[in-house]
Parts: sequence; structure tokens; C-alpha cells
Amino acid sequence: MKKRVTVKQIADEIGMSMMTVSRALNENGNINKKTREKVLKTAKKLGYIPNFVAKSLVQQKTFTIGVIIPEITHSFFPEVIRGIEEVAYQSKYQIILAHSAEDQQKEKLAIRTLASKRVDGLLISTAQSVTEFDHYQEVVSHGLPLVSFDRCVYDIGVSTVSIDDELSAEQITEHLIKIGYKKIAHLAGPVTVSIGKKRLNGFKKALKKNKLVLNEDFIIPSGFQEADGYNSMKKLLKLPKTKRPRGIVAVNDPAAFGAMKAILEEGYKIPEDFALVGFSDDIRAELMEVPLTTIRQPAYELGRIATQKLIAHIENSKEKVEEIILPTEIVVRSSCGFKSSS
Amino acid sequence: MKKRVTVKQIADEIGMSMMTVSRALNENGNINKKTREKVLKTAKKLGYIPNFVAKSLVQQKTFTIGVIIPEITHSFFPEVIRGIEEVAYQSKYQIILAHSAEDQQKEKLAIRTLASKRVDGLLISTAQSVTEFDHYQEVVSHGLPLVSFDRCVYDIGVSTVSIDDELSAEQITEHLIKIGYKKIAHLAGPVTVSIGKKRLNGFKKALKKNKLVLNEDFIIPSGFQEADGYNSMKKLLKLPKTKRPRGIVAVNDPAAFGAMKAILEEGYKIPEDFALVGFSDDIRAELMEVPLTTIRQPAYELGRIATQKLIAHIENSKEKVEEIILPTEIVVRSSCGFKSSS
DNA sequence: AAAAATATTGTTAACGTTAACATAAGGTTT
DNA sequence: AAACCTTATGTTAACGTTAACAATATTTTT
Repeated sequence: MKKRVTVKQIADEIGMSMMTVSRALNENGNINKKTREKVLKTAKKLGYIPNFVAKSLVQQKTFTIGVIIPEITHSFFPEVIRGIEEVAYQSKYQIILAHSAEDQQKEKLAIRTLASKRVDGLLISTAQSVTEFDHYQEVVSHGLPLVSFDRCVYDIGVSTVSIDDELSAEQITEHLIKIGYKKIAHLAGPVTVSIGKKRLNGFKKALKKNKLVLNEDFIIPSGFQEADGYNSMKKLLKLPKTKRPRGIVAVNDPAAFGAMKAILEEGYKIPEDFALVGFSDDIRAELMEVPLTTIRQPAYELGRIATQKLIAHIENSKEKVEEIILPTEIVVRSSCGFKSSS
Repeated sequence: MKKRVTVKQIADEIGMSMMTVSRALNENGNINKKTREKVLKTAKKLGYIPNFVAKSLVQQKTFTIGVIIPEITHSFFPEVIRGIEEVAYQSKYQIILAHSAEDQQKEKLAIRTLASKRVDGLLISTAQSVTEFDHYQEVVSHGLPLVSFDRCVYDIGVSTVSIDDELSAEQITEHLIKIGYKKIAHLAGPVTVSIGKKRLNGFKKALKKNKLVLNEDFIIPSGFQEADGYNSMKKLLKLPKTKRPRGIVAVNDPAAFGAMKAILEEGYKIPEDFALVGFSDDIRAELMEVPLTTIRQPAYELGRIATQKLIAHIENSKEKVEEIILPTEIVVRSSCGFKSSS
């Protein structure tokens, strides 16, 4: 490997000080036009590549954002990442991507590593298995800006960007109720995760509002993965027929896909035997054997806004901590058994 | 923001030298057990977070890998990234993710930025619009390890990890021929990109091998996006009926989805009017209105292997440059019109 | 032409860490 | 007890850059 070219070498080459070269390369401060041209020419000639590591050390700033997501293969997250990347790019930040794979330990470690790498800020969507938040608190107390998105953490003094999970869950549950379903179950996410809890609350609220009794047995602790939905639905199908629900509200689309698989596998029909709705409008939702009624989340927009907020926090320590809520939309397809009146 | 805790502060606190503290924290070298415990305790007490930026500067190593991908929303890439992340994680590397959005300029800039950030290596899948490769050559000549994956660049002395695009394209084209189609068109990717060229070559080879004449009009310059496939197919559909192809080999699944849309939109049937095949087994392929016959690529595995190879290059400058080729599998669904004999 | 203002360049130290070498303390061998 | 290991710790310099201040050259003002 060639010896790397440094500012010093450029300086020696043209017989000037390092500072002058630095100034020329950064186009700041007062500097003679000719000098600058000479520096730039020499830099090019020698194949100079600036060393951001050294620069970061001096300036205490890396222009890097850490992004921690729980599951990159859910179509929601790549969309979010696209939004994140785009805004970051415009503001000259790069992103370090870490994948917690829904695992608390990995998430903790990722946070620590990213803090060590001195990212300027952190964007986190909480892993499913996370039950305590000391690790967030820790970095926050060190002054590292953090924005919590999608699966948020509240009350630790950070901005959050999400949709109104409770309201959306209420709406989609109510949609089932309006169609006429009365016995409705919820494949719930872990309540330690914001969206798990909020969607469950929304589900309950819809029942209450419509004066339906809440059957605790119809709240099935599940998870965010397809396999979770599958297993939970299998459990429901083991109930005697009269004790089974007729409508299913899954905590998200992957779980709904799993439930759909379980239902169809046992020879039941959707929506004739079971009405099913999901949450998040996964890219596959409209393509499933029975197209899935779901809630559309503005993933790309969410990524953009979370990043804008984070950069605002990074660049202005007085930036207000906010809970930002983005609008959703219910997408009615056939899995809920709704007959359009047209 | 709290003043950041440094090795020096720990050293002062316990009245020892920075070097001793450094040794204790890194668990290397000779050090008294008691001293080490004291250091660790003090580090914890003060809330010490090691500064990798400084460490990177000294050790000329960042434990960071740059990953540049052209389109994060194609389901292929998130899978690849999952593989990359996993292997990187195991070897204690982080990944900086950059999105070229199929744009040459962005790709160039990303490479330069990542080189400046002193990533230890680079993993690149070439953007669609890339026509020259100086920017690869440049970093390579600076001694920065690079592994080219999926959409590869050859003859610049870097390892490549891909599937056998030519053979796979030949196989899937031949599959159409075997079913009985003779007038087959190819929605081609840009030939400046490896997979564009290789898949086109495979297509041609299949025709030749089976003694079909190659109609140059049936090679439609297209692209990797759904819109590209849609537009190209629309063009084909404008041809008088007798001049139209009966089979369509799309350069990848998104392009095939676009073509499918165009075909169905005009009231034609698949496979009755047009047989259609794609490439890459996008997550949606099996769920489409007409399930798509395609080539399955081991995306996750590809990410893993590319990363293993890159880390090998990083950690051993004598590591052999290789062209690694992974196996594919043809996935026959209904869009090709194949009737299984069972 | 002296004084003042401006433009340009240079010097020193710092960012936080570790490599390489140096020293000291204690234990062993002969 | 002199010579020699070991083990533990310390010192100095370096990684590549820029901030803060200092100095000099040039231009403008009076």
C-alpha cells in the first residue's frame, strides 16, 4: 500500500505551512487565490484523500449517524432507511447501520459501540425483546442526541417520531366491528414495546367504545414476526368452535401473514371464516392470497422526519424535544370481509 | 453536555499513568490484576466511553466497512445487507451504508466520502448508470480493499462475488424454449453493468444453442426498475400482432413486474398470450397476480460471503483475489406456462 | 510617510489514544 | 550478592488534522 498523502506532504511540496494547506482545502478563512489553486493542484497531483478520522478527533464531530433497526427484512424498514439516508445525505452525514435482530443484548451492544465510534446522533427503533431502557438513558445522559422512531421510548427526554398507533389500531378494529364482527381477537406484540402496548390499547378502546365485552382470552401474546402470528393463530384454532373469535386484529402485517397461513392451512376461508387485518401495509399485503386490510404507515416520510429532527438536535442543543405523530390511512382490502357499496 | 471522560481522567483519579489505564482497558500486555480491577471500576464510576476515533487514528484502522448499494427497496438488497451485517458483526466491524440510488455521481461521491472516513474496506454493487470505473480504480490503487458483489466490475484486480448470471439467464431462457416458445424477447438491463451484459449474453446463448434466430428488435434496452419493464413492454405491445414476441425474459423481477402490469393492463393473459420470466426471486414474485417464474439468488449468502472475503482482504493483504460464484436455482411458477407433469 | 486596517501566512498546542522504548521493582539463579 | 529474568509501570512521540493566537506582508487611510 502506498504511503498515505497528508497535509504535511502537500505543505512540504509547495513550501508552505500545514495551516495554509488546511485552509486552502477547506475553502474557509482568508487565503490567497493563487495559493489555494496551487494547493488544490498539488493535492490532486499527489492523490490526497482527506482524513476524516483526524478531523473528527479535532472537531469532536464525525458527521455520522447511528441507525439501529430491529429487522431489516420487514419491508417497512428499508423504506424508512431510504428516507433516513436521503436526509442524512443532504446534510452530509453518513449512516452506520446496526441490526439488533430484535435482540436486547445486540441493541445494547450496538448503542455502546456507536457511542464509542462517536456518532453525532442515534436513531433507534426498539427491538422486540427490550424490557428496560437504561441503555438509552445512559447515552442520553452523556449528551448524545437520540431520536426514537416507530417503536418509541417515552419519558426519557428524547424526541419521538411515530404514527398514532393507538388511534390507528382503534380505527382498524372499529372497522371490523362496523362490518359486524363481535368476537374479535388481538394477536398482540410485547407490551414492553411502544407499538405493542399502544396497538393493544387501541384495540381495547375500540371494543369499549362499541360496548363489546373484552375477552381476555382473545388477547394472544404474540410477536412481530410471521412465525409469531402463525403460532398464535394455531393456538386460537385449537379452541372449540364456539369459543373462537371471528375477527383477528394482528399487531402487524408479518404476524397477519403468519395467521393467514395458519388459517388457510387448516382449510378455513378468509374472510368467510375469519376476518383478518394487519398493520403497516407491508409490500406483500396487497399481493397475498387474500389481500390484507391494513394500516398504511408513511415509512419513507417517517425516516425523513426522524432524521431531520435528529440533525436539528445535533446542530442545535436547544432544539425542542417533541413527540411527532404522522398520519396513517386505513387500506381496505378483502381480508376484512368488507363489501364496498359501489 | 457533560465533559467527556478520557483515559487521562481515569489515570489521574487513580494516580497512575495513561498507559497503564490503556493497558487495563484493553486487557492486553502485562498488568497487575488489582490495578486492572481498579481501573475498570473507576472507568465505570466515571462513565467512561472509549473513543474509537482516537484509537482509529493511532491504529490506522476503523473497524468500519463501507457498503454501497444501488436500490435498497428491491427485496434482494435488504437480504444481502442482513448477511453483510451479520458477518461484519461477528468480526467486530460496523457498516456504513450508502445508497447510490442507481446514480453514478452519487456512487462516486460515496466512494470518496467513505475513503475519507477511512473505512477498512468497501463492498459495492454498481449503480445502473455507471459507465466508467476510474473511481473504483482510484481507491484500489490507494490500497483500499474492495469487493464487488452482485453487479460486479471485473479486471480491476478486486474479488467479486456473484451468481453465474450468464448461465442462469441461459437456463431460464432455455426453459421457455423447452416449453415451446420460439419468439422470445429480452427486456435488457444496461450492458455497462455486469449483470445487464451477462444476462443478455445468456439469453443470446440459449437462442443460439437451440438454433433460434436472434431478432435484434427483440432485445429491448430497459432497466432494473419496475417502470423500465413497464415502458419496454408497452413498446413491445405496440408492435403489430404478428411481429410480437410470445415469451419475455426480463432482466430482473422488478422489470418483470412492470411488464406484467403492462400486459394485464391491456387485457392480455399470462401465460396464454405472453409467457414471462424474471430474475432474482423478489419477495413479491410468488405473490403476483400471475406468480412469476424466476431465478432464485442466495442473497443472504451472497452478503455473507462477500463480507467474509472483504474481511479476509482487509486482514491479510496477501489474500487471493477471486471471482466467487454462487449457485442459483430456477423457480418455476405459472407465468412461464409450464405444465408440471404431475 | 506614519498609522491603521486588512489580507495572508505561520506557530503552537490540542483532540484521545496507543506503540515503542525505558525504567523500576521484585524474584531467581548461581 | 552479583547477574539475570519477570512483571509492572512510566515516558515520549506519534496518528493527521484544525483552533487559537501570533506574526508578517500588503494595502489603505490620513
